[in-house]
Amino acid sequence: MLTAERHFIILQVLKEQGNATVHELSEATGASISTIRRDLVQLEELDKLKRVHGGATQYRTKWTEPSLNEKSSQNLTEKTSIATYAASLIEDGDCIFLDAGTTTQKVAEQLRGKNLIAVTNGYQVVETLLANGITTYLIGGKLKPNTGAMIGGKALEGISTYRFDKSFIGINGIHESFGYTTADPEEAIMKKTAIDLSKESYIVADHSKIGETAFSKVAELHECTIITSHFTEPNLDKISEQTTVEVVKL
Amino acid sequence: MLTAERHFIILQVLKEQGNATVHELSEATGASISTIRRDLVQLEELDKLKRVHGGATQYRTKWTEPSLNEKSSQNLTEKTSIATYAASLIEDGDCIFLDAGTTTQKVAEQLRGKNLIAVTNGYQVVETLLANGITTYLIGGKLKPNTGAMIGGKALEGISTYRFDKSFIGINGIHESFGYTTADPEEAIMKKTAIDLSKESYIVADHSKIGETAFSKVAELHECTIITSHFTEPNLDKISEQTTVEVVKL
DNA sequence: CATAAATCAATCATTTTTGTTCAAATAAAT
DNA sequence: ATTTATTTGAACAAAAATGATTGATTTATG
Repeated sequence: MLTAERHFIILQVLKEQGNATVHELSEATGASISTIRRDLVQLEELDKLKRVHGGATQYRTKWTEPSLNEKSSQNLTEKTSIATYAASLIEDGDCIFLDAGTTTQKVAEQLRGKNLIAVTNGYQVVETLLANGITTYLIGGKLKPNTGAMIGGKALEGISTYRFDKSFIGINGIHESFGYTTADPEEAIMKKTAIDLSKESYIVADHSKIGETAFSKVAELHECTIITSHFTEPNLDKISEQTTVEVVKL
Repeated sequence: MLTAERHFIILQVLKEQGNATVHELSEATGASISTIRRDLVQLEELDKLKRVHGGATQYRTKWTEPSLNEKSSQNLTEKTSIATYAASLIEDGDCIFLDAGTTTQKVAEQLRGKNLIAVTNGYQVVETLLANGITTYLIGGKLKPNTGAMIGGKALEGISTYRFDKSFIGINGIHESFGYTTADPEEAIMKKTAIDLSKESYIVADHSKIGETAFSKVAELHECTIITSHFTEPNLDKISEQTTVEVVKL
């Protein structure tokens, strides 16, 4: 195992959980406690993390901070599974839109080596895309501080100059009669626009979003294909009558 | 097996997985460890990869890990001084443009609590701006992978919809007869446009840039005010005949 | 506050990787 | 065919990284 690889894993774990014990990291990397400790010292030198008694935590900016929901590894594997399936849909030469959000960021992680053009309005997604060597376009506009998403008139104007083969949209609620909904009206408009500009649109959402509703309507169910997991959700039947639902295994 | 062929395979593997051990590469190419090692040395000379203990990694980690560069940089205090002075020029309610780059990022760090609107084409600068609670607009466009700067037609279009009170531009060369120059022609156009859109433009550059020239012309000396340090630079006299030069103390 | 448990920094022996040298193998030139 | 470069693989000592151990330090618990 390469040192750089270990460092990457450590930072990855930290990004996902927010903090980690030396033992956890030792197990995750297969390296000894001593080595992990040395790694943590090095990474702290580089301001990549903060060392605490027993392990390390990440310096978190507002939107990096994982919610309680995201911290559970159950949820994490679910998102990864969904993202892996979503990425498998992308073909060579595709021009795709990746919405801002943690699930779509997971999709970006799965794109390494693929030949495609990605457009995103999510500031965090950019980092992942570039790190994986993807040709990346960012939509301009006003930045929403807490989520790092581009919103507002400029952003709408910006996205309208593109056309997409496929778009991958994150969402807060999927409801049989209210359709797709999200919290912020400005973000809702962006999502809706992206869907309209795409040949095919996919909603990537973990099972907790099914049956929920949020403040702002984005689109009707039939406008997108849903990629999710857990088909035991009671409401999924009525939803799958209205649109295609791809259920991935965990 | 041809040498060029091996090099291609090595870079291919690196592109796919981001890093590789010497053993992996030996296996992938069929060549011996010694040969791989020699290959890696050569490829590193050409800036095609970064050699690490045990193997090699991609070279694009450069801007993903700015903390590494900044820490090792001797010009750190110089840049901070320059940035502090630059930030002091900004008044309440100003609308400013911050170029992509490490020095301008330092400027962003000095803006905490100020009441202003910031526009930037630098992806890394965004994080700093948001962390300091600044209303931030990002210009859209294609992302240049190694610097994280927005370039291209879309970016030009994007920046042209703004007007700035002050702009702060990073630069590679300041020369008495060649003016301001930078490496990438696309970035040069962006900088020039920003300058044209601003009431006042400031070049923020440490002393190492004075007397240097790079590939692409950005603007004439008189178009901007220079903020730098070390007025002992021999070429500074002739430069200061043509434009205002603010020399900050360290 | 005192004790026990856990974690830490420092050190050392071991393993792995590296740079270098040298001879064999291969390619190019006469 | 013979000589001359160039490349390759192997050998080996020096350097770096690793894992285990120890005593000191910190944190938790009664």
